[in-house]
Amino acid sequence: MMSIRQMCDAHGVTPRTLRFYESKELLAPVRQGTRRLFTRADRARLKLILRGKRFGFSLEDIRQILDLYERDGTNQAQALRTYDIARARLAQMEAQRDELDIAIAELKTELQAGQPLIATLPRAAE
Amino acid sequence: MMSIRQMCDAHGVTPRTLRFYESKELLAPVRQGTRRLFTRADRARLKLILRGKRFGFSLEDIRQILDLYERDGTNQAQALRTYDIARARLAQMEAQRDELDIAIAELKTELQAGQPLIATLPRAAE
DNA sequence: CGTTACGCTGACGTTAACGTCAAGCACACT
DNA sequence: AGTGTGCTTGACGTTAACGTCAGCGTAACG
Repeated sequence: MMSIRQMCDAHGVTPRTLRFYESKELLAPVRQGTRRLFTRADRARLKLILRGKRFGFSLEDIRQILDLYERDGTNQAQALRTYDIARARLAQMEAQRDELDIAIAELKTELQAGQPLIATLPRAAE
Repeated sequence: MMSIRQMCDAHGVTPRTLRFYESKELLAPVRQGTRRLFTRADRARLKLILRGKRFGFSLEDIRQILDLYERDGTNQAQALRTYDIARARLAQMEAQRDELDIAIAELKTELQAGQPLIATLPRAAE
């Protein structure tokens, strides 16, 4: 059982973030009086949420996916839908990376073209 | 020379978007009286802007990059500054790509883990 | 028993990138 | 002259994901 402060330190987020996630029904910590207590189940959920964010999912997407997993893992239609959402997202990410690679190459070319000129200029102490 | 309407149709954006970009100094169409006229230079800039957006850059990022490409190299101090900005930008882009690669790898792993289960389920007509 | 520390709940503020009116020119027909 | 169409400039609205602040409760410490 963790306090909100411990939970924040453990995952690099702010209290506001955890309360916000709770208000969005992404988390549901238990209460000791008025205070929140986070269980290891909450920690697992938060890790999933943060990983989802790294994937570029919106919190709403993440909520739906978490709900789908919890409502019951045996619902086939839901499992399929979750799978498709993830596949679509993966395709998006790969397309984005490919474009980014192109942009990087272009910018590198640009920099190399300018490099000889730059090399003739004095530079401030490094 | 294109009207705003033609420009929008040609690039799949709304008039509001073009006016917004102008207000942010990303575009600078000429005026015929009060009306905007977009030249092929404007079209080139808009294409760069839209590509930048696909890369995930903010409009502010894009503005800086565009400025950097357009500024003539007569001012040495500015050329150096521009060069450094570009190098920093490149580093940013490479870092972003690396993160994206990691996220992609993780998501792929996740999908492959779920794949056997999914494979047993019937799928709607494709 | 007073103070410090931590936590709680509103509620308003913030940024990005536009959307959505409102009100008003300015030509082009008819 | 009247009608329509396209364009103009404000100015306020919207969504996501929190930040920030005020005001209050409570638990432990000295």
